[in-house]
Parts: sequence; structure tokens; C-alpha cells
Amino acid sequence: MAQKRGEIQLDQSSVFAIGLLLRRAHTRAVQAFGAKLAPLGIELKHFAVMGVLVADEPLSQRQIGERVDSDKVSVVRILDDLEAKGLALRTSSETDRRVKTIELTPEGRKVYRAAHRASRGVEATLLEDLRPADRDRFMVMLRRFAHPE
Amino acid sequence: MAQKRGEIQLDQSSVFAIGLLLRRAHTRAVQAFGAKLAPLGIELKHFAVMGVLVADEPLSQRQIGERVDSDKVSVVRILDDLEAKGLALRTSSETDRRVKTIELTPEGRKVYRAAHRASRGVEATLLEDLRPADRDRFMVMLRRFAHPE
DNA sequence: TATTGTTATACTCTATAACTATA
DNA sequence: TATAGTTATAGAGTATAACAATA
Repeated sequence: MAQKRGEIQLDQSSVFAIGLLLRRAHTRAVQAFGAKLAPLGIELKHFAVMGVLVADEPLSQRQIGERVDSDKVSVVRILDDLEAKGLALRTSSETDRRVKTIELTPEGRKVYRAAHRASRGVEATLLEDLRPADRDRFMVMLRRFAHPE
Repeated sequence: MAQKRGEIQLDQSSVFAIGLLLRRAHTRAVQAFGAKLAPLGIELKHFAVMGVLVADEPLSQRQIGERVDSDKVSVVRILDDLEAKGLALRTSSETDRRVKTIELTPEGRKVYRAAHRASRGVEATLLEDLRPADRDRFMVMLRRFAHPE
């Protein structure tokens, strides 16, 4: 039998439980999205960047980093990927030649829509073991937990 | 101004938001524990392994991995760290010479208690932006989310 | 001088496979 | 043949610093 992770729940009262639980929760989410996005040749991180572009195009790389909570080096590499696949385009800004203006290509928009369709049910699937009334509450709390004032 | 992460909240309705939120939540927890544990020379992963040993000593490395949700390679390295610091001890099992019997040293127990004291308030601090009535609920939901049946 | 994006470097985490020694 | 632990390797993720171009 192959050695896997995630078979056992730990002591509920352990002070460190919250750290392990959040790690496990995060990997669950990455895997769930990954499974849906893999056929499209992208990962969650690409999907997220494309998502902020769809919502708020065009953006500089710095702005993208702020929105997806990644440092600038990571953004460079995600955009390298997207550009190599023909999904996004970097052009130097006219007004400030240091900044790159990032836009999705038509193909990028197409792939984004497909990714959106493919992953539409992922959040619901991830939350399905919570009681229906708790699902929204969990997301609200998670949002507050992740971004406390 | 140094370039940092985590300054902006993202579109609440994005399908991929749950992935980003869980990532951010996890790093928040690791950093919060890390800050308290660093003076003791350990990290959250060491604390977690020591915690399962305190609760259920002795354990094999395989059993430790199951309890802290880590693969066997990671367990080897965590125990290398703990043994090098004199906090844990590996001995070959009498009944099955393949398995190592892991126990904390007296010094290990001492450091664990100090770590426990130091990080006692971390979970509370992490949860303090939730409403008091929501804090237990969030942990219950997170537990179910991380370990669905 | 400071900022945007880039490159290089390094350190951690994770996943895999190969190896040993036992069973 | 299978398992517990070890080692080696490679791929991500993350952090830092240095750099080029520009402000």
C-alpha cells in the first residue's frame, strides 16, 4: 500500500491543531481545483490571476500581486506561464515605462471561461460536508480569519 | 516601501477565492506559531510531533506521520531535528526491528511544556477577529472541512 | 533615490523512487 | 513479497538580494 497523507484526525484540543487543519484544508482545495483545471493546462494560481484580470483589466504586475496575495517574483513566473501559453499579454505602459500593462488575450478569456465552468462546483463540493446553513457562514468566517482588520 | 503580501482582500464571489483564503489563513497560523516558538528553537512542525508524542508515547514514525498528516520522509527529517537537539530519541523496536520506537527525552518534555505555554494564546489571537460565539463554530467547521468523511 | 519588473539564489515543502534491513 | 525507515532527487512555493530601466 502506498504511503499517503491525511488518513487520521488529530486530537481536537491540541493547541497546534489549527495549523495542521488549515494546511490540510488548503491542500484539499488546491487538489480539488487542480483536478478540474489540469485538462485545461492551468493550475489554481493561473486561474486566480486570470480571474482578477477578467474583473479588472488591465492591471500592472504589482497590482496583480496585491490581489492574489503573491509576491512580485511569483507574479513574474505566473505571467511567464500565461504568456507562453498565449493566454495573457505584457505591454509596456505608455505613461510609465517601468510598468507592464497586463491583459488577457481572446484565447485567455476563452480558457478562463472554460476554467470557470469546470470549477464552478468545486467550492460546493469542498463545503458539502458542512451543514447547508453553515456553508456561507464558514466562508464569511474564513474571509475574516484570512484578512483580519 | 518593501514589497509584501497580504494587503488586499479579493473579490468575495470569485470561485477561486476559497483556495487563496485558505492559503492566507494557513500562512497566518504558521507565522503566529512561528513567532512564539522561535525563541525555543523549534517550529510548528516540531511542536506538533512533540504534541502527539506527549499524548500517545511511544509511537513509530509511521504512526507519527498519520497523526500529524505528514509523509514518512518529512517525519524522518523532523525527527532528525528533534534528535539533534536532544528532544527525542529513536530506538529500534524489540518486537519488530524495522520500526523505530520514538520517545521524548526529559528535555523534550520540558521544551514541549514551554512551547505549550508560549503558544497557549495563539489560537485565541488568530480567532480574535471572529465574534466570540463564532470561534468554536469555526474550529468545528474547519475540522470537518479538513477531514470530511 | 525610489519603484517596476527581472534574474539569481537559497531554503522549505512535497512527491517519488530507490535503497536497507527486516518481516 | 511487503513494510519501516532512510537517502537522493526533483519540483513547487517562498524569501531575499541584486540588477536594469525608468521615474
